Amino acid sequence: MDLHHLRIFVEVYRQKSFSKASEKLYLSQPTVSEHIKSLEFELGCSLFDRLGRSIIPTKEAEILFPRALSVLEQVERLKEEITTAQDEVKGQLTIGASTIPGTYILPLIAAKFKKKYPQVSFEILIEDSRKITDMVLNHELIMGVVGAVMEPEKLNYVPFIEDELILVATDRIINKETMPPSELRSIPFVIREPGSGTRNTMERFLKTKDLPIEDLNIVATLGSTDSVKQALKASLGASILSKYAVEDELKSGVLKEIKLQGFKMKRHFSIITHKKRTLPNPYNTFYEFLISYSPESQKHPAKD
Amino acid sequence: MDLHHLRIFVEVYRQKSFSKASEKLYLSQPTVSEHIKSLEFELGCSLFDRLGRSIIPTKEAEILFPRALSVLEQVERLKEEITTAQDEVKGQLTIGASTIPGTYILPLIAAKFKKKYPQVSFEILIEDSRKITDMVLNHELIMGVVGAVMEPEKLNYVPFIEDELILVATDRIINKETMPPSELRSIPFVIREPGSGTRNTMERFLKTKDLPIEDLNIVATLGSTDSVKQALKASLGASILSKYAVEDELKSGVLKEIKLQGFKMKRHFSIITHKKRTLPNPYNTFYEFLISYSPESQKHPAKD
DNA sequence: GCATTTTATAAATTTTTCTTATGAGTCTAT
DNA sequence: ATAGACTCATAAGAAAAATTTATAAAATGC
Repeated sequence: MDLHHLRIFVEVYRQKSFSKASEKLYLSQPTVSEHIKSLEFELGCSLFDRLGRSIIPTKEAEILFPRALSVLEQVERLKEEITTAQDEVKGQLTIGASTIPGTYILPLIAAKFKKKYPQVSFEILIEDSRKITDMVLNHELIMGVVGAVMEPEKLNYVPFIEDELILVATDRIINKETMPPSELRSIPFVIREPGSGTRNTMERFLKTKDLPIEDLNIVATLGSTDSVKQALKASLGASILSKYAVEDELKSGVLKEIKLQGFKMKRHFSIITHKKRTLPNPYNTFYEFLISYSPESQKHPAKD
Repeated sequence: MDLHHLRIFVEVYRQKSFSKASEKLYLSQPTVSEHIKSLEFELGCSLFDRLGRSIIPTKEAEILFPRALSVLEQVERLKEEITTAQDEVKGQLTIGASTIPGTYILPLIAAKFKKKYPQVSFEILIEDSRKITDMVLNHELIMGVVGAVMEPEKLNYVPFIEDELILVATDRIINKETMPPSELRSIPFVIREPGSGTRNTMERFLKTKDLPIEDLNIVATLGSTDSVKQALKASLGASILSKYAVEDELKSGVLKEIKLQGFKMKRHFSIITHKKRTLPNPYNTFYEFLISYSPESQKHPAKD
């Protein structure tokens, strides 16, 4: 039994005529006869008594009619629901992010997005870049924001906003406005654990200035940006951190930025998605929203 | 979109694999691919992300799955319901009957039938044979019991129980146990209206004895068996009536049967149905039940 | 009875479905 | 890294079905 059979049956029942039904359905009359016949065969009963010039539905047809209608309606509704679901922006969005974007950047953007689409709710999962990348690879996450490109073959990387790593410390550790990169060797350092995007980026940049991490005077390796900041405030040492992470501390003067002469450590965060996955519409919409914060559009930010 | 598509979709969703689904469905894998593709085209979205070795259902597939299941279940239920409806004996049975069977015979049989199938309810419509026959012809009635064969081309006639028309009167009208048919001319008669089965049958029988109705001494023509009986009891005249109609009066002695020498007016009632109509199951069951009261089975009546 | 209407049947055609064969991409294990 | 196994996609041919045209059969209405 197919929906086609039911559609034809319903029309014949309504018209009380094979030939009139065939016109309505833009089919020939024998086609209608044939389909009713096969329905009757499948159900093991006749559906219409052929009186010659007219037909009368049997008891079974009376039972079938409302049910057939209901099935057909349900299928129509189903199609509609899937179509509209494709345009809706609602439901839970789980975004994975490494520390800096997850702590200092995404919450603000998510709040703006939610103002525009109140039916969404956010979960921002903060893990280091490696973990977030793996989760997107394993489909445990649909979207992530990370600071390092790790799987360009399997994941889409779209540049997100730009970040800059800066040298910060209290006056007690470094009492200068500016210094040459080579002097970094003599300064006590508090740094993040390996695997952290900040640590990776920092290492990469320092290597370009011939400053392998082993040459530094590491006084502590800590597991979070916040703990590093606490250590800095306690004048345990200096560190190289995202400007976003120390925005408040620089404003209040607790920490100071020491400019490194001729040395900018800029990076950008990337939005990552699996190349093979289709984004559910809410994610897709949020994706577009995020891209409007990407480097190019920084100069002409989207108005909302 | 067809049920077939949904069936295939459901299996792919369950197996999370095109090839496993194809095995389950006894189809080749390309067929499954093709059907999913056409579903995706029709819905305007992809349903599975092909990762290479595995697939992941998209958001739309998550929405579609429970709905598709529900549609398929509904169709299965529908088939079952129609199948079981074909075996059920319940609902209202409307039987048309002429006066004698409708008044004196069917109520008893209907009561027995209802004892066996408590879910049925009866409506016995009493009209004269002509009217009942017409109603079956026009499909206003599905089944009738009448005393005259009027449309053997279009209706099925199945012999029902046998009746005998007998001459009855009070002692004051005829004070004999028996008489020759020829003496009927001298007796005052109360008779039924034309169109009545009793009247038709009576006329037909009398004609065989060369006694046209015009030769009788008609003192009254009445519209119902009961009114004729009342007239007889008031000794207005004699009448020829069904033995079933005067059963009680003969027993109590209010009326007496006068045997007509060498003259039996036997007839049988017939169950009529339209040749082109399929009987709904309750009618069909009742039909069989009635036939067990037909002349042949009279000697070996069904036990119940 | 004859013209008209309606469904059934038959044969041919078109469309759809399905299969086999093959290719391309992915994962696993060596 | 690469071979082998696995999975889905594509293409072409075969099979099945749906559909049409033409025609027959049955019934109604005049």
